[in-house]
Amino acid sequence: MGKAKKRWTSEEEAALSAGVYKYGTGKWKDILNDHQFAHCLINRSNVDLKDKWRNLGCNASNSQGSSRRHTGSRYVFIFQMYFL
Amino acid sequence: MGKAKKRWTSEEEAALSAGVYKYGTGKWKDILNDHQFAHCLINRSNVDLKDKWRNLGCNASNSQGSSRRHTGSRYVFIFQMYFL
DNA sequence: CATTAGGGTTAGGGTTCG
DNA sequence: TCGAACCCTAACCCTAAT
Repeated sequence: MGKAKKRWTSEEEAALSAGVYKYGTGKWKDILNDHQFAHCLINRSNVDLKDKWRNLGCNASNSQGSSRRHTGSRYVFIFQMYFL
Repeated sequence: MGKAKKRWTSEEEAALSAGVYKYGTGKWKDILNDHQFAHCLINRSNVDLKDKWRNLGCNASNSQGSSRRHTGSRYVFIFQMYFL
């Protein structure tokens, strides 16, 4: 019995994306320690960030291989502005 | 980002064990410089040897945090596309 | 300057649960 | 049943002390 699963919100995902943009991938603790993102990710650990980034499929450069699948056809863009 | 993880092979572990048997623990550089083991451990550093020896035997526990800082003035828009 | 000891963090395979 | 969320821990990093 692990902890209860808590779905990621759009705000959390945006904070994670912004954090990766600022620090690069693999800097999960840095992102968490950044007061700019911390308040959004208060309930997430560095390992959670890593895991989420992985299953977001955001491998920055790797867009081929057809290993990515989306069953839906509609999409929406989320914007957020972050100071670096 | 750090180096890509490279799993230790049985041969590498054997070389490390033999090295410790010959020189004793804490003599990582000596082991690495020994031509008897060097060819097997060509991709490993003295620190790698120390870390591997640690989790091969004596198990310890850990978990703490650290901190870092950053201040800037630039900003960026983060875009995220969500499939529905 | 080079090396080690030990705590901290990440990467990736494995597991769980809605 | 499937996959997002979570777990396990070997492998790797940081750095004070020598």
